[in-house]
Amino acid sequence: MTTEEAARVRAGQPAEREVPDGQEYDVFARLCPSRDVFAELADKWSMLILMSLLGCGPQRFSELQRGVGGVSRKMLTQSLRNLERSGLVLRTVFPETPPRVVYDLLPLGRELAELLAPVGRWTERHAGRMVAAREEFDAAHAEG
Amino acid sequence: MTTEEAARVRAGQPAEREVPDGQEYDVFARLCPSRDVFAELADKWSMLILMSLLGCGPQRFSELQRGVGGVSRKMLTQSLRNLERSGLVLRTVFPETPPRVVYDLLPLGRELAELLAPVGRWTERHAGRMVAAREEFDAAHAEG
DNA sequence: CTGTATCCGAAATGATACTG
DNA sequence: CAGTATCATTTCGGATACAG
Repeated sequence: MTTEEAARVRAGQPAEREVPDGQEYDVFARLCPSRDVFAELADKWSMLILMSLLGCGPQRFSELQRGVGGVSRKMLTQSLRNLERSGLVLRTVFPETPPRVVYDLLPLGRELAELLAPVGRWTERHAGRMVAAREEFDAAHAEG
Repeated sequence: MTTEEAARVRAGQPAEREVPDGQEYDVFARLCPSRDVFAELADKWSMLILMSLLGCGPQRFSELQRGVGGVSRKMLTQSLRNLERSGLVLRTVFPETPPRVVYDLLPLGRELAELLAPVGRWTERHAGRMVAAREEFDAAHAEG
């Protein structure tokens, strides 16, 4: 496959992704519904929220805000609403005073979070190298 | 861990993430360098580009533009520059006329792409359910 | 073909004040 | 506590024209 595709690339032919028969969704297709979903999930705050819920368990609104450093109430609310709307996160309101609202992963969200967590850990492990690469790149492109 | 953390949450204590000793980077920390890196990668176009390069092999600029549906030249250029700058993607210019520029994954980028690919496939598999969940949510919140 | 430069409207985001 | 509403600002991103 890789070799075959590479050959196709070399030949100047379009690099078509083979879509398994019967698979209706393709994140690479601009008009595919899965693209909308993907665009929502491929977001800094959404990903951090899902990862935080996976790593720390159910959390209140304010706990999430402390856990996800730098997120504003507005963005936290917005992102949580999207995740709730798409069926990834459960929002539970305890009718106390003051009110307590707890967010938790639904099975669907947990599945996704378990795929995202490695991405976060990978980023932490290799951030040093990437920052260094940036500095090299910037230095090399400073004079020219 | 999950249980322990959950207990802490219930007790109203801060849901602190345990950071392994010696790990200097934390994507949840607003000021951590890894957060900048993560924010760059947790992006629709960056993720799709990496996934396309992994799935289809080395590709020219125009091939990538066709492969990643809906991306404009501007965003494609910008995202590729970022990925190149961070050491994830290699840009090779063949001095022909017209010029040919081929992008490929560097080892670092390939590692990441291999973590992202499952996220893309997961999204495609579950997009239907998420779209349905959205419709339910919207319907339930329409009347008020 | 592979970009760069510029403009401009749209969308994202932060800050702030207010509410149940 | 957990939001909502509003405004100001920034950033995103598409369109277009141009260039090597």
